[in-house]
Amino acid sequence: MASQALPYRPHNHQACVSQALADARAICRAQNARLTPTRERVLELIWQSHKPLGAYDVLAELTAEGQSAAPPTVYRALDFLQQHGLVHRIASLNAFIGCAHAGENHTGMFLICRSCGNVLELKAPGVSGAIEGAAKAEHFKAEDVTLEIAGLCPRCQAENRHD
Amino acid sequence: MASQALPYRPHNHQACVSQALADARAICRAQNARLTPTRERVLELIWQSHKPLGAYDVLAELTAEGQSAAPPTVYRALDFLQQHGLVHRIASLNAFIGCAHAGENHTGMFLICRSCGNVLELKAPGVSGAIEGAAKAEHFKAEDVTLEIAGLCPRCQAENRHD
DNA sequence: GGAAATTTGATATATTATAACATTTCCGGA
DNA sequence: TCCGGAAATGTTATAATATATCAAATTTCC
Repeated sequence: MASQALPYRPHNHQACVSQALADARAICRAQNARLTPTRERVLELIWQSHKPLGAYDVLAELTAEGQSAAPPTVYRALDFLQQHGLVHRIASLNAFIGCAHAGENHTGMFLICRSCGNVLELKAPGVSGAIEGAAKAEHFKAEDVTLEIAGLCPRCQAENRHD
Repeated sequence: MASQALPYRPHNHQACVSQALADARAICRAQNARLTPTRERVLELIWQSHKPLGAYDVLAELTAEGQSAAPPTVYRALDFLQQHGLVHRIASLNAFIGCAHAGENHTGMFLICRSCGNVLELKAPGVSGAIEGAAKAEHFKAEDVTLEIAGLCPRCQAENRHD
């Protein structure tokens, strides 16, 4: 049997978080970017699960922790994290998720389960190639690709099967 | 030279609109759906150009015409049109555009020019196939694909070249 | 140590979308 | 034809997402 992707099975999620934070620190150091406490905390909150988090969810967590925070606080941190390839925005959900391939040059492809809400980010070079080819055929210069697939993850398919 | 796609060159746009409306009437008749005056008018407004239109832009046009309209008026009409495959929502822009392949079973792929704002909808079966393959490899049941490419259309590339 | 650049704080407001409930219109069957 | 239910529309209010603006603090670097 093929191994299931991380979001779809129990795993030591704290390890995901630690890895993401370590990667973020390394990437910011390499890029001479300042991963300030708020930015780092927002990244950590985003990584609390494999489900995308809304900006106002992040805001609520920050204020619950006693930080004085307003919407711009969160959006600024998210902008920074996006610009450095540490989080992605899921346009179809108006929400944000930690980048699973930070530092690697890639076009994100997101599999979004409409039942459990988990999101898997794939690299899928074949898909990227096909997209670039199609754009090129129209003489279109592609700069940014939004590719989001909504559906059912393996786990939720299995559960629904014996309802 | 390859012929340019419609949105990128001058054309008799009224023909686009007429065709879209005629198609819509036929499709609704076939599906026993009611293309009411407001719904038809919203579709026509959406088709005024090949640039996506925001819901509140549509609303403004309706009120300018003297129609008593509120946000739900527009969103309901747009929901109806989406459900019958007559318009698409562009998630990355929070805006709506007329479907260029109404009635045909397809996964939309949108080329969005960040300079002129025009959008070209492609069918790109190769891309769809690659996406389905990638999803299948993860045992993911794909139901809805959002594929939006931002970049520069042929015309805007040419214009910017001799700035 | 101090000027410039970056980051943060704080308030206000813009933009996009939906909830809830009353009213009207449409359409098929008695 | 008219009536009853379904579908569509009107209306008001509000939720959810995102940005503008300007002041204050912090960091960087010479």
